Amino acid sequence: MLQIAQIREHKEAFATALKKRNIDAMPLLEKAISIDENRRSLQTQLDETLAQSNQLSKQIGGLFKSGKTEEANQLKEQTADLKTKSKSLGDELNQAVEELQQLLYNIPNIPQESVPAGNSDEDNEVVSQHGDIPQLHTDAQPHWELVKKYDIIDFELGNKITGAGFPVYKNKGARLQRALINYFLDKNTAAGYQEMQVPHLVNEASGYGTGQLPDKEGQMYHVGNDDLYLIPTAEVPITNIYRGDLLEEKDLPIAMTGYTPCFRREAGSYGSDVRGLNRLHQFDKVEILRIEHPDNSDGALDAMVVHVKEILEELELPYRILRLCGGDLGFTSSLTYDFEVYSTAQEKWLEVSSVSNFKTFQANRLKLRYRNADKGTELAHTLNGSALALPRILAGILENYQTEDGINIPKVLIPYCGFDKID
RNA sequence: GGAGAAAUGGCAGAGUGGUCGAAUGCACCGGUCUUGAAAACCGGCGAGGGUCACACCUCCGGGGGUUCGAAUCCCUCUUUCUCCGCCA
Repeated sequence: MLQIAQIREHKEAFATALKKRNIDAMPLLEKAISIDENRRSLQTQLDETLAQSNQLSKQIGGLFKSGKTEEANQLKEQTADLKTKSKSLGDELNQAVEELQQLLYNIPNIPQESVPAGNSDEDNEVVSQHGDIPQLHTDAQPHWELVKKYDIIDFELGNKITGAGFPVYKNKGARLQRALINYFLDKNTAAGYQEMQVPHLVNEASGYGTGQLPDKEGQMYHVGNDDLYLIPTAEVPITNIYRGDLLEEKDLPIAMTGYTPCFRREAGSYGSDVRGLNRLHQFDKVEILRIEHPDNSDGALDAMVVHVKEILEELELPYRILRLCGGDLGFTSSLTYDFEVYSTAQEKWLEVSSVSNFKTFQANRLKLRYRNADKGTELAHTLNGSALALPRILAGILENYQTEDGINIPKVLIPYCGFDKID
C-alpha cells in the first residue's frame, strides 16, 4: 500500500511511474488526496469537539467533588450536543478512513526506474542467459512421460486422492524432492538466512499484510469453518512474523528462509502450461526473505539474485534472468527478477524463481517499522524470492539430465539423494 | 471439548469511575564523578493522527455498550495460564 503522505508529495511522479503498468493512476491518486483532505478536516473538527467535551467533563468532575451538584447538572446538559456532534463526525471520519483505505489497497506499487515498459510476459527484458542447453538423444521425452517410465511421480493417484494438480511423489521421485529441499535450505542458511518453520494456514490479517487480500482471495484456498487461508507461498507467514513490529536499526537486516508447501487455486489456468509439473495446486517451495534498511534494499535485491544464480549454477541447469516489465510486474513489487530454467524436452522456459523488492509497500500494510538514528520511526523494506520452487526445477532436472539409460542426478545433489541415477 | 483465572509501556508490575498516557523497579539513552569502567547521583525514555512548530486528539488484547467522564463497569470476540477429558 502506498503512503498517502507520499502520494500528496509525489503525485505526478507516481502517476508517471504507474503508467508503466499501463494504468492511468492520476484520477485514483487525486481521489485519494481529496479523500485525505476531507479526512484531515474531519479529524480536526472531531478533535476540537472532543477537546470541548473533555474540558466540560473535567469541570463537571470538579463541581461534583466540591459538592456543587446543581451547577454540575447544568453543565451536563451542554454535553449532549457535543456528544451527538462528535458521534456524527466520528462516523464520517471512519467512513473517510475506510474509503481511503479501500482506494489505497487497489493501487499497485510504484515500479522502479529500471522496470521496462511493456504489457505482458513477452515484453520482459532478458538480462542474461547462462549454461548450455544440452543436446538430447532422439527419443528424449517431456517429464510427464519420464515420471511414468521410472515410476517416480503419479498424477493419476493424486487425482484419485484429491484432484488434478496434486501429484503423488514416489520412490526416487520423493527422495529427489526431499534432497532438493534439504539442499536449498542448506544453501540458504549458509548464506546467513535464518531457517523458519511456519504455519501453512494464515489468518485474514496476514493475508492483508503481504497483499494477497483483499483482491486475490480467488487464488487462495479458504478454510471457511475457521476463516483461515492455505498459504500460496511462505512469503505470507514468514513476512508476517514481523507484522506490527517496531525494530531497532541495529536489528536490520533480517534474513529468513523457510520451506513450505504452497497452495494455489489457479482458477482460470488451462492448456499446455498446466501439463505435468508445470502448474500445480500444491507444490513445494523454499523461500528467502529479507527485511532491510531502505538504503540497502537495492543492494540486497542484487545479492539475492546472485544467491539464486549460484544455486542454479551448482545444479548445472541452463537458465536465464528476466527483468519483469511493468505489465507483468506483481501488484506489490517495485522490481522483480524472474529466473527461468530451460526445459529441453518441452522446448520452453519455466519460471523457477521470482525475486522482488517491495520497498515500503508491504511494510506499510504490515506496520513494519524501525527506529532510525534520529529516533524517528520509518517503514522498513521487505524483499523475497524463491530459492527455489521445486516442481519446475524437478522438471528441468528430469528433462535436461535424461539419457537413454536413465536420468542422471546433478552432482551437488548426489550426497542428498544417496543415488546418482534414476533408472 | 468442559470448568476457572488473566490480558496494562522493551520487560516486570501498580492502578476498580474523574488532571492516568498511566506509579514503581529493571533495561535503555544523555550528563556529573572517574585515567577508563563500575557504583552513585541528576535528567530523559511508548505509538499514531494533527501542526511550520505548539496546542489539541486517539490508543491500557480486538470490537461494541453504559456514563458528563472508562485502564477501571457491562456485552462480545481473540489469546494466554491452571485443572479435567482426549490425543500425534
